[in-house]
Amino acid sequence: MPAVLRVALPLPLLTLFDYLPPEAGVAAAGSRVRVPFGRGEMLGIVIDPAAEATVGKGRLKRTLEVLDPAPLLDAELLATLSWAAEYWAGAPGEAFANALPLALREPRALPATGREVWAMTLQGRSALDAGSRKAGSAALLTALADGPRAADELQLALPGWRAAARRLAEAGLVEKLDLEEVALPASPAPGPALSDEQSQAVDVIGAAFGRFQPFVLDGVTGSGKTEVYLALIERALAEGRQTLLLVPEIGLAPQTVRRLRERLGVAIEVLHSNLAEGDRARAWLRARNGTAKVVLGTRSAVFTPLPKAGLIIVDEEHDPSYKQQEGFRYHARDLALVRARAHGVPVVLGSATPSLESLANVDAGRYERVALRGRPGASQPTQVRIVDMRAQRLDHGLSPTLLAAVTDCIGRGEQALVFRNRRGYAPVLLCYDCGWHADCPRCDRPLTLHARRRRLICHHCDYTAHVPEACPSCKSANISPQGQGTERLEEALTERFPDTPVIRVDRETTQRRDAFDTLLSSLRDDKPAILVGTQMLAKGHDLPNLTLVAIVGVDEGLHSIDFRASERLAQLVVQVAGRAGRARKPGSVLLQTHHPDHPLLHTLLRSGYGAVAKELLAERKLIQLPPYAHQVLLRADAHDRADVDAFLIQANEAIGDPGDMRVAGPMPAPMPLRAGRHRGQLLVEADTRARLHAFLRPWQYALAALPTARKVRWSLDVDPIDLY
DNA sequence: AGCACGCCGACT
DNA sequence: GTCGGCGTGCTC
Repeated sequence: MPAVLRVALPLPLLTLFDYLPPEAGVAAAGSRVRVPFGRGEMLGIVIDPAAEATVGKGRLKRTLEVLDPAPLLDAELLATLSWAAEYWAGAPGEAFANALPLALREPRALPATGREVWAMTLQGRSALDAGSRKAGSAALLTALADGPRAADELQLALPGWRAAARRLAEAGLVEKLDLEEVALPASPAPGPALSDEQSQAVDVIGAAFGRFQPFVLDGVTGSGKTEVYLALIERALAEGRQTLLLVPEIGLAPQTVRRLRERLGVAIEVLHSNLAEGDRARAWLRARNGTAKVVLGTRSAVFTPLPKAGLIIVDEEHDPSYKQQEGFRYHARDLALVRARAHGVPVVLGSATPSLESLANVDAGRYERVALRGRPGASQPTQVRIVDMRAQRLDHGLSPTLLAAVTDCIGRGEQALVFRNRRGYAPVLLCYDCGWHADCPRCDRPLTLHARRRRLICHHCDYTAHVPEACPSCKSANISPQGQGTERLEEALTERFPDTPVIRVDRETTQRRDAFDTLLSSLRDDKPAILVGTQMLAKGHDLPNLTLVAIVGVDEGLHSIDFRASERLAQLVVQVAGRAGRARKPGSVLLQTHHPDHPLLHTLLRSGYGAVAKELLAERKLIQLPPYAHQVLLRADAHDRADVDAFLIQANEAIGDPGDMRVAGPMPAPMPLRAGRHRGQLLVEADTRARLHAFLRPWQYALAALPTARKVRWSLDVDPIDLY
């Protein structure tokens, strides 16, 4: 049997493909190769450069070209990706494709990794000295006076600088360069002195440099986790080592990047979904060749090569956006752990509200907990009060107590935040005469009324309808919106507080790129204002003059069927409450609810998140749920309900005797109809990870072979975090 | 996934 | 008599 290249191709197939070695060039494990596939061509990653062919010689085709003489993926990434594909029951080729920036999945040689840098010419210097240029041009010349600066740094410091750069370049005053490493003009800005607690945290984690050790950095909001990260990154830099810093999707504000750049005095590579693909690829390659010392990014940045890894940090580690929810369903936090172990470096999981998974790992002695309890600079602890809605007359869902608190707050010249996790005007449009309500025909769920856009919109599938004049069922004109969304609260508050700006922050008002930042920076001048918004407001963003947080309508989370709803609710309340009183002024939080006696709220308010987490963990242990059990969820959807049912019944039969595993279903998904497709699922649970994984692959092959599998869309979700 | 091959209905 | 529907099988 001839030696062949075993190649992973970007297909949702569990198989790898064998190819004869190329006519020219030598491929190594981790190299990209161009290969014939079917009647076309594809780009693949060499997994094994000297494998024994598994198919007959007649079927083997020859590798067309080796694109990377030196491997693009190093041994660590290759091993980690193979492990990840196995763990999350993914197709190996898809796992590998996920790890590469899009631009590197094209059959082209690697782009140069230099950065776009702008420098001032001699004439530019004279022009600056002469003061002959004005406005934007003068600002750009001033910015370049101390030396060349990278384009992305200029973008942060001088938005709109490109127009000036073009003008000045034409006049020969500035020039564009391509540099491998950029010396930064300013020396790093010193940060505030660390508190005793912070420096202790830095010492404890710093002592683990050079070996694998997970830490849970459990720091209340405002305790200064970021300062601890910065001090640790400085240490890693001093040792010439790379740091990978992961943040949740929404946390990556330009504000964060600017702070890191100013403080660390090295180029920060930023990897996020809005980045142009070419830039993304270059940043990735700079990490691979070791010139990038600090890599900051969202979920997919966990695949960045780190040849000189020193430290990995996962900020807000409880955040669900770390789990990919389609295709290859990996969890970036868990992958960060695996990579830290492979590199023998510490990994820091930071959060004010750590996930129950991580806390269970602390209990089991696998992770070390480092707590930050103080709030440097905050004079008083935040006061939290429950407002019983049942006893009060509501004005558009807002209680007199809440309105009085807002009045006081803006009267003191401070800012208030009204949090409601529902966008739109009202979640239901109801006929008072016959009980009809507007439903999405494709999802069987109520449509949300968007008053300003005069539309009914489905938040699950974006189906849109006109608002009827009269009830379509009984012709009554007595139809009216039920419940409140952020749009309605904005309207009610604007009417009530006509002299105070009311700023709404939700997906609708932040669609434009940078809109979120613009809205928030309008609040940074500390004038009184009322902020109304959703989830988006729950994290990041210091607003020093924000002293009141009013949480409206989180009651849905108290009675959800999803066993994770309680954990989510507690995290959300703590995160939102943490927006209040971050600076010297004391903050207060109002929690408006119909269930003032709910045990979860009581524990949370009386004893804090830690106590809630402890209770929830005890509960999970008792009824054998994650993290004390391990789950895989088989989802299926199709146009016809019958196809889904038939497939899931066969899938269930394919399990055979589940032995000590538990099987729930087949059952309808919590949303049995979505965007016109019927959905069902089957949940398999085992007490140990090994047990689950021993079962998983054979089952997956069996599922793929089922005749009914072709009539449905199906997927396996290992360690699902959402059951819908 | 993408693409071929293959066997049954309404059309120039 | 053909164009095209999507069921089935394969891709090294």
